[in-house]
Amino acid sequence: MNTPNPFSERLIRWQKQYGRHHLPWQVKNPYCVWLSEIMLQQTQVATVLDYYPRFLEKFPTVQTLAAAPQDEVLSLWAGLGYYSRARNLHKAAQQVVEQFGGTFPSERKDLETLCGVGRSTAAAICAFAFNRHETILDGNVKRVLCRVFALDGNPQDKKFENSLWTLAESLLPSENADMPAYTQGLMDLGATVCKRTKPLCHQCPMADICEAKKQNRIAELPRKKTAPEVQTLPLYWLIVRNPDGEILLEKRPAKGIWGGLYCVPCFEKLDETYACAEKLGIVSDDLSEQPALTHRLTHRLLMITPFEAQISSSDTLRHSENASKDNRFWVKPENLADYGLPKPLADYLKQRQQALF
DNA sequence: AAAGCGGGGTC
DNA sequence: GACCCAGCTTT
Repeated sequence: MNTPNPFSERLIRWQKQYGRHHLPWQVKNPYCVWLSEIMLQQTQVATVLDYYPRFLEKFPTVQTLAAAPQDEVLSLWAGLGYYSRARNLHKAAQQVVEQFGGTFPSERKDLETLCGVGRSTAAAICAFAFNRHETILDGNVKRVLCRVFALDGNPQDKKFENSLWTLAESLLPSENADMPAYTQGLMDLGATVCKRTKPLCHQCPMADICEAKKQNRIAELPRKKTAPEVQTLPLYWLIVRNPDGEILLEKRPAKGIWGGLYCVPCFEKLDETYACAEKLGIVSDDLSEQPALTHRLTHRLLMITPFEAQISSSDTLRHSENASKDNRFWVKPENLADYGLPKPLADYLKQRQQALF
């Protein structure tokens, strides 16, 4: 193809014929586009398909989301990970209502002032909802560009990243009306054809202009990131029941692992765990240590040891006062679903349901 | 520039 | 087990 921009011409044509057209967030409503883009940050499409409809049903507009309590937002986000996304989403909804009169702005720079919206997400909203001339640059796009143009820079290098932005901008189609299909095409090509492993080059619209293919370097591009060292972090859970069969929960601090979610009392050190139990009237002999479980995050390997205990009825009142002083409270097992719990805790409680409740 | 932040899929 | 995914924020 001898057009000035064979890349965008091919991509748009390919997307219209072979791309994805029935994803639930392929709509013009900027609220829907924004919500999907936030959910899709570092999260695969198949996972988001589970969460997106539930979320949209509960919060159909930016106004309903802005007016909701944070706990309800986090509860619908539980299990999706990267919980700062949910906190930022909630804040951003309030920003849209308070600073933009409840209407999403269409300028990329305005969108970037919203919490949790960086350049790529802002560009995606611009392109899909407003046909604006802005480029995304996510993992899919980086992979496609590194291969088609045989770029072997270090993906973690800021200067290389900047050059990818510039290249991506230079490839945009000239017609604004083409922006949605073009942007979707970037994502679709990376997700379904130019895959990380075993790319389907025989189906690729770029096959005959792809430099990596020409140089037989598909497998080595893009360059791998250096893996972060994963440290092991011991954690101890105190799973305490009172005579009513309720379980003790607390809200986690806003920052850090599982920020803003609800959890059983959780400690990094054993003596802190015993000290907390003691305040609740539980001596160490009455703590039932359970087999440890591991849970892997990107940067940590959690080794979690659950301790289960029962509070005697004679002491319940006094120890409940102690609990509420520490911002802890009792929850009936059937109401646990109302709280955003870390995935491993939700899994553990489900598995121990019969023994505990 | 580097670190922090989950959970799941794939091979 | 290694690597990555429709990245952003904080330090």
